[in-house]
Amino acid sequence: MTLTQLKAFIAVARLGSVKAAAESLEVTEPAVSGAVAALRRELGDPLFVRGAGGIALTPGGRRLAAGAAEIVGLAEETRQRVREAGEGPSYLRVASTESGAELIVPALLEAFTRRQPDIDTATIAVPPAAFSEILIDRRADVAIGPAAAGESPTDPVESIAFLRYQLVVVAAPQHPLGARATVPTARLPREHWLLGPDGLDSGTPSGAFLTRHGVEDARVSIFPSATGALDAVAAGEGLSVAFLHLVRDELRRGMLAVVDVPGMPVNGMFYANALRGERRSQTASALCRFVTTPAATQVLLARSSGVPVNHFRPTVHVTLWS
Amino acid sequence: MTLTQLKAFIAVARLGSVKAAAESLEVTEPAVSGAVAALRRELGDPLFVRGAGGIALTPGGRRLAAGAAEIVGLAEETRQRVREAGEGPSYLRVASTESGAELIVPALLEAFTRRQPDIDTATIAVPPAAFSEILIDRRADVAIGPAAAGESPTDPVESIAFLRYQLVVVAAPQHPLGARATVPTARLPREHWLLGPDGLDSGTPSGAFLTRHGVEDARVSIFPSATGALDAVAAGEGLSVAFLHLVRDELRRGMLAVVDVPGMPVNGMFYANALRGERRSQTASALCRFVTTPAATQVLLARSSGVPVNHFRPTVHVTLWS
DNA sequence: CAGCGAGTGAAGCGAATGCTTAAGTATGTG
DNA sequence: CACATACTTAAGCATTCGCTTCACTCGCTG
Repeated sequence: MTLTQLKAFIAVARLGSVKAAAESLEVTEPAVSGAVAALRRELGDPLFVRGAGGIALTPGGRRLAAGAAEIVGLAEETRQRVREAGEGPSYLRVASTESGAELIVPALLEAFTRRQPDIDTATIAVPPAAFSEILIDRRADVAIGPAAAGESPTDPVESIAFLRYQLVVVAAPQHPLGARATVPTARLPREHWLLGPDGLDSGTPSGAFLTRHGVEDARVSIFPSATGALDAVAAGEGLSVAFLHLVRDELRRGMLAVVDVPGMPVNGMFYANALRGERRSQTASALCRFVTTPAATQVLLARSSGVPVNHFRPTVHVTLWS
Repeated sequence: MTLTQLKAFIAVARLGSVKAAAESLEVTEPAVSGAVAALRRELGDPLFVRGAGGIALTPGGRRLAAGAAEIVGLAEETRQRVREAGEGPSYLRVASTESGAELIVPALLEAFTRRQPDIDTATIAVPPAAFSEILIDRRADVAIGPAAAGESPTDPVESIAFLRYQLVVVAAPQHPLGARATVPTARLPREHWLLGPDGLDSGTPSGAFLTRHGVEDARVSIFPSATGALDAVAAGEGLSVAFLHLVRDELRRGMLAVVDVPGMPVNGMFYANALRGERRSQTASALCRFVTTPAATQVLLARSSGVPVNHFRPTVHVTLWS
């Protein structure tokens, strides 16, 4: 499987014929045909069959077309980006959990880039279990969320604590549990839980809490964003788990109420995870220094609001491979 | 630039030495050294320099490491997925806008997969301008949002209308504009707008509205989700643009109010875009048939709620290359 | 300074890749 | 059926890839 072979296949899938693909690539038809034949051999799939009015991709062919377009595009983009390194602004990639990327990272990076305007940023969302891997592979410079470093000082990853949080169970005030004095933990698995995309990941604070109490998948609804889940909680549809400082506003306005559960609130820490010493990039070091400053803490304790258009970078969700 | 070269570079970046990389790849050191040298030549960047305690990546090297890990992982995953095609459930990739992926697609796919449990789905977010390209490249089977097909019947893409929407400007009831009889359009560019990630993309209904009225970037705050933006609007921080049927609940509960603007509400249509005829996949056809059924309409008109854990697939944000 | 570990360079080789031209083999159309 | 079109196969060739072994250059350490 070579990039040239993939390019040939993309052209065929796109243009619907070997002839047209050969023309667009400025080679002869056998060159294209051969490249596709090699892929067919390697993958053990016919990839496409000739039919009336062009070709029809097999299921395998469709998957390959999607993957190939991605791979070739990424290769091209990477080439470009490496060539452009050095010129222009430096680059900082921040990994976080789904909820971190939604609730914490935008405000943090907004404040950071306001002080360091020559830094370009990107956010990627991954499960916390992948923090170490993604840092070691240099797919991100810093990972914001639970600690990823082990005890040993030889661990290539270092975790810097920068924000204490309190985790609480919330419900609408009119919810049956919203008013009760104390809710026995045995009752939790029977409730309906409304969570953001990573709500059940046991690496996240909320996921750890829910698995600890034996809440099953069937009792959970997943929303496209943590904010959306809290909206539904406010509408009385169920319970959720939230960071206390991020729902202060809703509590004050009476849209949400804290449910009193034994053992709650759970105290925890957010960490900035990065490689150690030499291996840490300049921009990563700058962010690691920034997160512990009072300015950063202040921004993070305030409810995260919108960021200016030019500072906004969409979150990229990264697939992980073993 | 070959996949083998990238693998060699990844190993070096990851393990911190050529020797260790060579061992882990089970080849000799010169093999690794040569592969890296080839990349260095091609990209014109030293990629890494030897320093105390291992190597230090250059900025270019860091970008390459990130891209390479992505590329190699994707290649591996694609190989796997093609081989597995045919076995297991068939696969449906739905593209949509950022806001479509948040507000419409989850409910739609939830209802769809409930009827067709043997279909596995994925959602990807792209600007509407890329719908055609992404369908033609087979990176998605169906694109939900504005129409992507041109007039000509030879256009490979076909657009199927399935839901009428009304676009309205919303504010908090206590907002200065929340109560006013009619707001002159000349005033709109001076307001503060709170939008979701794709709020300013002129291909989306809301973006088109805002550019038409000359709202500038500086007056816009971007939130990580459309829901988050509406929450901030409800808190009185500014105005937003919303689909009427999706904010019915908030209007009824008095958390939002429709701002009366000349020319509003704007009527529009959601479309399911897919390739024509032979080139459309089985699963795409099934979804295209489903969207126009009353069952689908009913689901879409209701406020989108959470989906069961096993039906949830995180949105993938796709980068586009020319 | 000898010696060691780590990395690079050079020479060489087999096996691919990637391309060509030329000669098939389907698959339809008049 | 003749014929054109689209695609595949086969044969051949230059190039590159990917690897090895051997020799060399660093930088460090005792």
